Amino acid sequence: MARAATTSDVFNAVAEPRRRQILILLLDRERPVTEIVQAIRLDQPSVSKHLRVLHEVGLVRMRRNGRHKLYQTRADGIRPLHEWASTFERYWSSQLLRVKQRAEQMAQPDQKKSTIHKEKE
Amino acid sequence: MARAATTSDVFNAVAEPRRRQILILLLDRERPVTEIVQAIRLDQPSVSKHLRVLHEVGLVRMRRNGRHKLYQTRADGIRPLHEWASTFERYWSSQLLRVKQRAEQMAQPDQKKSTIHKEKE
DNA sequence: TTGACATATTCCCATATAGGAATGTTATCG
DNA sequence: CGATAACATTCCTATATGGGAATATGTCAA
Repeated sequence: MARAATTSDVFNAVAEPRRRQILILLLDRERPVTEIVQAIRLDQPSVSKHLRVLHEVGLVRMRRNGRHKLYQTRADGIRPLHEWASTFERYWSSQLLRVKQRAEQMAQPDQKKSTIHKEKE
Repeated sequence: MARAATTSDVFNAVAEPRRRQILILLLDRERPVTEIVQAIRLDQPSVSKHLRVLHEVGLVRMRRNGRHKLYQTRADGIRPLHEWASTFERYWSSQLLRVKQRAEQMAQPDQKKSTIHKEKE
C-alpha cells in the first residue's frame, strides 16, 4: 500500500506540491478552474482532480457562478496541521534543551557521524 | 508517479500516520528502535524504514549507544511545516473575512450545496 | 573468534495516485 | 433544441512506497 488507512486527510492533501500551490493561489480570492489551470501550468483534468481532493478534506470551498465554478481556500482546514506542528514548538524554541542535548553528545564521543543528514545545530 | 518530484520532503514525511506517531513518541526523549517497535506495534524493519525517511529529511537525530541506536525527534525540522501553515493563520482568525464571504454567498443564492463537504462556518 | 542481540537492507507484493488522453456532464445562450 | 463553454470523470500507465519475510550488517561479550 502506498499510504496507509486515511488516504485522504489534510496531511496527505498538502503533501502534494501542486496542491500547496493551489491553496496559496486561492487564499486571497476565489477563482474559476480555468484560471487555476493557467496559473499553475497543469492540464485541466489534473487540476480538477487536485481540487476534488482538496474539497474532500475541506481545504477549499466551491460555489457555482454561471458556467464557472469558483474555488477558494478554506484556511480553517489548515488548523489541524498547524496545531499538530505547534506541538513541537516549545521544543525548538527551547535553547536549554539544545544545550542539554549537545552536552549529552559530548559525553558520548564514540558515535558515528551520519552521512545522510548533517546536524544543523 | 505516486507523489511528485520532492518525494522526500518534510510534508511527505509527516503525511504518514506511523511517522507522526514516531515523531511524537521521540519528542520528549531518545529511544532505541526496539522500544519504538513495541510502542507503535509495527515490525522492526518497517520502523527502521520510517526512521530512515525521518532522518533523511532531518526530523530525527540518531546517536549510537553500544549496540543500540538512540533516536530522538529534531523539533526544528517541523518549523518549515509550521511556518507554511502559519501563512493561513490570518485568514482563519479573521472573523471579518468570514462575514464577508457569507455575504457574498447570500448574494448568490443559486449555488448548489456540496454533497461532499459541508461548510462548517 | 563465536554467539547473541540490535538494527538495516533487500526482495516481493499490493495499493495509491499523479498525469495525460479521451470522454462524459452540466449549464448558458441563440 | 443544438452548439459551445467549463468542468468532471474514466481509463490507462508509470512510479512510489508501506508492510512482511528473509537476509545482511554491525556491535558487544565471553
